[in-house]
Amino acid sequence: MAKEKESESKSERILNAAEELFARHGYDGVTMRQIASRAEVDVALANYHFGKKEELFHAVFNRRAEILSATRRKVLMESQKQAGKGKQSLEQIIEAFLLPLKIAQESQEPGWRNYMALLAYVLTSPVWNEVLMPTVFDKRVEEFIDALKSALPDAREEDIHWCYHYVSGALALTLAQTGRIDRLTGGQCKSTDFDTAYNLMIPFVAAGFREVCKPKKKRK
Amino acid sequence: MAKEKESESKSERILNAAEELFARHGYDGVTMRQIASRAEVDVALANYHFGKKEELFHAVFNRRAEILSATRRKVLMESQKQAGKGKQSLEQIIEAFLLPLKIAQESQEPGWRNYMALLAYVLTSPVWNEVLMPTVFDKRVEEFIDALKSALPDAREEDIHWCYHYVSGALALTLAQTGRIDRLTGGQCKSTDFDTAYNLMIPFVAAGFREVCKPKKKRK
DNA sequence: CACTATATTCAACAAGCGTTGAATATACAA
DNA sequence: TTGTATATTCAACGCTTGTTGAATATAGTG
Repeated sequence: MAKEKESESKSERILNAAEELFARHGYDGVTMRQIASRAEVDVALANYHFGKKEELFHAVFNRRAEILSATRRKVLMESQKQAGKGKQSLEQIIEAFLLPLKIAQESQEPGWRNYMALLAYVLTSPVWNEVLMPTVFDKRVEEFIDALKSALPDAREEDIHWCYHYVSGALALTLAQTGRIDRLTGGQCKSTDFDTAYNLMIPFVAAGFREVCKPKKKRK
Repeated sequence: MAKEKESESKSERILNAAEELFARHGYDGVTMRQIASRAEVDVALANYHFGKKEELFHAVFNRRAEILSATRRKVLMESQKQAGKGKQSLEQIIEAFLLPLKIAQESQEPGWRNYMALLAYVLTSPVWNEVLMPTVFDKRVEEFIDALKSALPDAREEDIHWCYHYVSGALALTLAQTGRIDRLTGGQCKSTDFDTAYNLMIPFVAAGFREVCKPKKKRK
């Protein structure tokens, strides 16, 4: 047993164990000893490599955040190039934003699955959202909002932001993999089925954007 | 000072303090001593009234869950009556589902605001969702899914469930009041502005439902 | 008043927490 | 080999945690 564990360095094992546990139980629901135990490592080693518990949490979050952010940037750029002079379609922009779902679906690594749930935790936490989201993700969000403005030139800026907020929420609950949709449908739909979640979410939110951001008659 | 505190019983103060703290920091991020301190009450009193910490958490969650669930049932029923023989509109059904936003907006009580964030926490937590959501809320959800089926008779059941999932996510992030939309818009949009969140969300998700659930040509 | 049930306080328990400094093992260069 | 930096273990620290049982206060009843 523990074949795969051998192929990873101990510090990687710590990050992976922490990722899995933080994703499920949140920052305060996990102890350093639980992390060390799951990583099959001494308790003091996590402190040695990453410093305090909070710094370990940052390290876990940032590790894949930077990968994700860089990929998002690349995908949006390519989509813009591909569209050439013509406007990008709403669907193309949204596809790029929903990239986390595609990454989690295509990579078989359970690490990415765990990270998706961790991302959902940070997104929905009043405490951690403020601390962790701005540093890495805010620039990408601005780029996406700009792309949306170009695709919806007549829209009010606030409407776009609120729609973006709804998309972000739908995405977050999907990433969280709470298993609720499985329970409600008796297993017919699966929380882990990012593929379907992705394919249906694109037309859903595209239609929402078009409805809310369409030119209005009057608004008092 | 502490004028209002006097008008509440100590056990109410404990529930309110726990509600506020659990909503912001999660179950594990709050200690019994913090709750007691905020409620201006002895540490042992919370145990005396509510039992173990986990039982206190359940008490906090269930207190308003039952009110909310009952109101939801009533609103949906009335909306069905009002529609009479004709089908309910999608918008009417969604309005009823988004009731938590209206309650939080109309009641000035900060307690309801805190509870909204607690609800978001439970909705997005893989651990608590399974424990707390089924007992009170599942029956209401089934009723709503049924209403949606009537309004969208040609839709595939799975599509409806996935769309419901997106709505649930958008709602959850709104309830969470993370302050992210405030930061992204420089204060132009406000997390606490449930009124706008509600008014824009209805057309947004109604359009999404119609798009995803419209009769398809073919699907391989 | 006395009696009783409920409410509240107090002090303390054992267990678990994050973190650290010193001791030891390992890897690699000279 | 010896020397040195890095990696890992060990034992322990002071502190906080949830919870409890006994002591005390309060309220209501006869």
